[in-house]
Amino acid sequence: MAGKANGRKARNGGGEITMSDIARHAGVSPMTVSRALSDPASVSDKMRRKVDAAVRQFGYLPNRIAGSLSSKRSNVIGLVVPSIRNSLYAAMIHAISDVARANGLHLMIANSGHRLEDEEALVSALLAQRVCGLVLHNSTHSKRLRELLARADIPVIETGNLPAKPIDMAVSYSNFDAARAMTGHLGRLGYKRIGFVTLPLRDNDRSRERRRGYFAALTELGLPADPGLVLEAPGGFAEGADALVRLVQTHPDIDACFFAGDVLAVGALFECQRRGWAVPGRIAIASFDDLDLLRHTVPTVTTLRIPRQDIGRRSAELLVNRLHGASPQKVRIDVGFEIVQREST
Amino acid sequence: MAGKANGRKARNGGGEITMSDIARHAGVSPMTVSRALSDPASVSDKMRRKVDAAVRQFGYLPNRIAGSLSSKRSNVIGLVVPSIRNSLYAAMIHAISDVARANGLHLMIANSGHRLEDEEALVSALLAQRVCGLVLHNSTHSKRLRELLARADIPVIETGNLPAKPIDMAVSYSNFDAARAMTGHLGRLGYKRIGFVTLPLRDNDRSRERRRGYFAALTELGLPADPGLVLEAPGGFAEGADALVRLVQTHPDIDACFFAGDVLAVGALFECQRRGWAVPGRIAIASFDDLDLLRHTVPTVTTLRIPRQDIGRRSAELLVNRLHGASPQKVRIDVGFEIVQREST
DNA sequence: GCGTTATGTGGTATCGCTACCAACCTATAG
DNA sequence: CTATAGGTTGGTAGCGATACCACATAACGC
Repeated sequence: MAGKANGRKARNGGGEITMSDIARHAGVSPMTVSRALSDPASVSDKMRRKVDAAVRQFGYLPNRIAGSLSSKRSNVIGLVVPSIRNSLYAAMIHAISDVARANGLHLMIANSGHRLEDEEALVSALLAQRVCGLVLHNSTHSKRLRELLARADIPVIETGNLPAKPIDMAVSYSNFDAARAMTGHLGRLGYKRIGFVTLPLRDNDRSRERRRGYFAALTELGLPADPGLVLEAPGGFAEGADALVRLVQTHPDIDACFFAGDVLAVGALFECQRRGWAVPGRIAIASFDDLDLLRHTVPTVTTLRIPRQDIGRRSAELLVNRLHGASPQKVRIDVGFEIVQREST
Repeated sequence: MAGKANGRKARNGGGEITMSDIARHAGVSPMTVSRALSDPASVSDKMRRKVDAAVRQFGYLPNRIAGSLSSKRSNVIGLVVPSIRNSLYAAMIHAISDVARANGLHLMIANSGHRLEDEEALVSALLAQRVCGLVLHNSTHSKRLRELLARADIPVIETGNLPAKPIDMAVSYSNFDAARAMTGHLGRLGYKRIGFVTLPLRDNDRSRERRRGYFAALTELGLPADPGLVLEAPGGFAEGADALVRLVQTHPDIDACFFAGDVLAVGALFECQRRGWAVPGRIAIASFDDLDLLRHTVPTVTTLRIPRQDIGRRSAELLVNRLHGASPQKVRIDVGFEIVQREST
């Protein structure tokens, strides 16, 4: 690592190769170099060849920071997810990443760790980086955050839920409808005492919507809503196992359990295997989100398929359209969900 | 979304709020605003209060693109992983993200999709964005890529393997040693016919190192190296199941199988459950990488624990140190690994 | 009292690129 | 042969911040 740039001294002397350098060596003006690189069709073949040769010779990489400042377009989109680690978000990020890359955009990813107060700070930081679009998973936002976004005047997509009043655009599914549909499905399969294990409810509209959907379905099924059948658990295999055991012990007549998180459901399933409880003979298990894993366990697990990749892809496509000049109209796309009936229910 | 910035016209008129605007309204010079924001201790209380008030009043967010151009520091680190979707990388990214955030750095993540030729393009793009540091998972690089990185003169960390000749710094473990240790472990447990299922070998030094480790251990154990006992499979539950079945059918005397990818191992385990093959009675199963899942399956699965989070954390810390001025010396950190003996072997 | 060091503040000159306008060249029509 | 249009090219003036220097003021020693 030679010649570290350490201050103004090095700026003029050993500074980076600039467009002017390339221009000088190619015998053209800097503007021609700029055009040859960003819109090759706008310069003549002769010029383009000269520029390309010089670019290759010096291994020139244009400075996009300068380009962004000048053009007021950063070509970076920001992403705030509750947890990079969760494979559900990973599937969405992957899809966004693919579409972004195909359109010459870069991704800046930030992790809110499910903390609402951090989201605001992260969005501020991304806006300071002048991202040209933003994807937020959360859809409960502080007032200040909404103001920030309004002032920033960039396209924003919410993906975690279908908010009643989206900030700008939303691509998601209804957590309420999904949980209601699955609970209803269990009821129609004949289960009478259906437990529900929810992920933490604090600062999490998705969790709350799912619980609301569960209760709505019970009412529709004409089943009593027993608060004792509802447990809150942080995500995790052990927590799912633990929740199931507690429900079975406190409510021996429980015949089905709906887990609002896939990992919880799998943890519970393994616990049943360990204890020799037949699934679905002793208790049926249903899950939320179609982890690949659920298709391979023994028994396979009934679940809700949420098209996470579609959410990512369509979000990115909407952003790209806007950046290409589409008129800024509120869009609210419901990607829907699907009940996948398998052996566990 | 009112007043979209559309070209030079809007630049002067309805343009963004700048430091000069804040300075004017606070009755100080732009430089004082700059200092009040980036190094509050360097200005007097009186000035800082005036600046803070104006900043709050206008909801001013400094333009970091301009800041980066001027200071030649982008405060963005680039990350190239084979797959965002894979939870192993996710754990590493998460750790990097945490350390980065604590140090005011942002993350730009790119997905190489295990394609070597894409890695070069992605690194170029990140360098054009003038990232101030780079983390690469892959450690087989094209000649042109190495040249690019040398010219860029920024800290680079490789995390996928411990290369003999790192570009700059490496934080990883030895895939060879790990695979060798696990194979040796199986041998010492008394298994005689040990199969090996590898992930794709093409363009993947990690996979090749693991296979090398497997063969080395067989030699040390005095067991014959039967190429028929080695299968290559793309990652996936079904692929793991399939590989196991094929090995058992072609080599009925096989008594253990080592999977170089965790998902493969779990797929195989489920297949055994389905077919009623006792694990480890009929066949023992060992895995690579300590997915949380492996601690909860029935039976639990013997595996190699690779400290993915540590890799991320230490990589980020090394980058941060360098950016804070640490001398650029080659560092090669071996985070090691650990054999986790469980019920499946 | 005056020189000397701290400390805080402002002015100026970039950073490397792109938008815009003006100038130029080559065709084609009249 | 001149006028007009179309297509390329170059010059200039920023984009919004920071580094560096210069300067003013306050604090200190002898």
